[in-house]
Amino acid sequence: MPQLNGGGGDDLGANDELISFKDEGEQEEKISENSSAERDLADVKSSLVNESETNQNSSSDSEAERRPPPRSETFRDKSRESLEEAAKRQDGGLFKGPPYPGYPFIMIPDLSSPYLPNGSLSPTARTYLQMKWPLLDVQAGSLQSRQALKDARSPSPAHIVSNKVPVVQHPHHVHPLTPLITYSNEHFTPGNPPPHLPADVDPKTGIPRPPHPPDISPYYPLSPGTVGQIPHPLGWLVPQQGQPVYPITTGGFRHPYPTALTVNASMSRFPPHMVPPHHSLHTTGIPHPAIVTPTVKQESSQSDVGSLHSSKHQDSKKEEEKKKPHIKKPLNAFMLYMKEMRAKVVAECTLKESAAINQILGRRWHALSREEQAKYYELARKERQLHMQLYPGWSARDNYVGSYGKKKKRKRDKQPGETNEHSECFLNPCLSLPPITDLSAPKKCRARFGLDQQNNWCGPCSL
DNA sequence: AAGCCTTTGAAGAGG
DNA sequence: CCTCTTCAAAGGCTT
Repeated sequence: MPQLNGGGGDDLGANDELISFKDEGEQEEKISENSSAERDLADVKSSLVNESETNQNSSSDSEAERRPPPRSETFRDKSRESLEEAAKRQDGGLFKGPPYPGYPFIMIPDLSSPYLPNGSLSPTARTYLQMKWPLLDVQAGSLQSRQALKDARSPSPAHIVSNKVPVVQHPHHVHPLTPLITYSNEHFTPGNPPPHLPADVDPKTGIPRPPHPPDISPYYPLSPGTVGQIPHPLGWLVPQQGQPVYPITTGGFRHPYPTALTVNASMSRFPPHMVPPHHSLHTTGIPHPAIVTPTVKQESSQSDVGSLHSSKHQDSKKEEEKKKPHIKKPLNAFMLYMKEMRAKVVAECTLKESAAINQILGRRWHALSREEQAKYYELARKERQLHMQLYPGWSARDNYVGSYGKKKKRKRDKQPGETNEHSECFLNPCLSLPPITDLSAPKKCRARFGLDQQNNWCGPCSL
């Protein structure tokens, strides 16, 4: 079943997703920032109209509320729209191109990043976010001065691309891109940059870049010996100005991929010949981070009911569980995107709750151009391939409830017209309503909307 | 403390 | 084949 060879018929997980973008990709190679911003504005306006209509028509239609913005649907719902229709939309005024169109297909991650090198929003993205999150507005003058600062820091036109320079402080002082590299930089010594870094220079951007990364998972915790030998798929994007491109600890890596387990050859689903290399090491000697030790916590919570059980029995059970590592699913494209962008969103907004952050990320995901999404689909595809190679016998069902001792309550079944708690408020993302200062709204609701700098929260919560 | 929330995508299960 | 469900990450919130 596993197609270890990427070959021609490669399963680019979401080919359909890419196909849906077919007609809008090569439309305009060069579009001025102004026109882009105008388009963003039009996009947001269109979104506003649609949302207001949605609210009017069916505030109880949870499914409708769950739908992405209309433009996103234009991209995604290819089953309902023919390509000709899509083309028609392009010609017509209704079609709204991607917020960040015209990017060459060179898999530049984060090219669409609305963030300037100093962490502020680019004008284009500002237009977008300004509408989505009015409270995030920044004075235009401030913007200009920031822009000037940015230009000053970026003497060459390459600064356009160097938008990727991650200045936004990661909450954990980790490079914003390091979420993709699930390692810790705690003990990393930036004194020895990876030797490959200056090896290749992108003729287009002038940014030094290593060759396209091999099928190495960005989630591999690299041992000291391997640091610098394995380029991160996104590593070449990261500026080399003294910053560690590979903030990798000498030992393990940070959560959520704790130290790899010793794989027991007696694992039921892993015949000896299929058992991953020692200590779950990849052929590169890298333990795969997808392996997670089952927590004793869960174990104890399950067995505490039967206090009559002997501690010996519990211990043996624990041992048994320990021997069976939890191999996590490879991350899909969106998960990879979330990992990369979460820190930026968190830094930009005052939101902290992941549910809200994820909503923003979901919208941004839809706003990505097909090239940008393709980058993540490609990464995800490589992740899956590598995962398959490392764990040939692994199946997603191994992680299903009951297979891992993890007990998850089944999701609440929603009634057809049922909406989530405060979903009306939640899903009306500060688009058309002015910020309000009503602190009487439910705590949960407020939390999800977050507070702006004036401690205002927005959202038409009716409760 | 465990589970929920929220997103998208992949994959399994079942009809 | 289609639909539904679960799980990946994340972290504040709820029970």
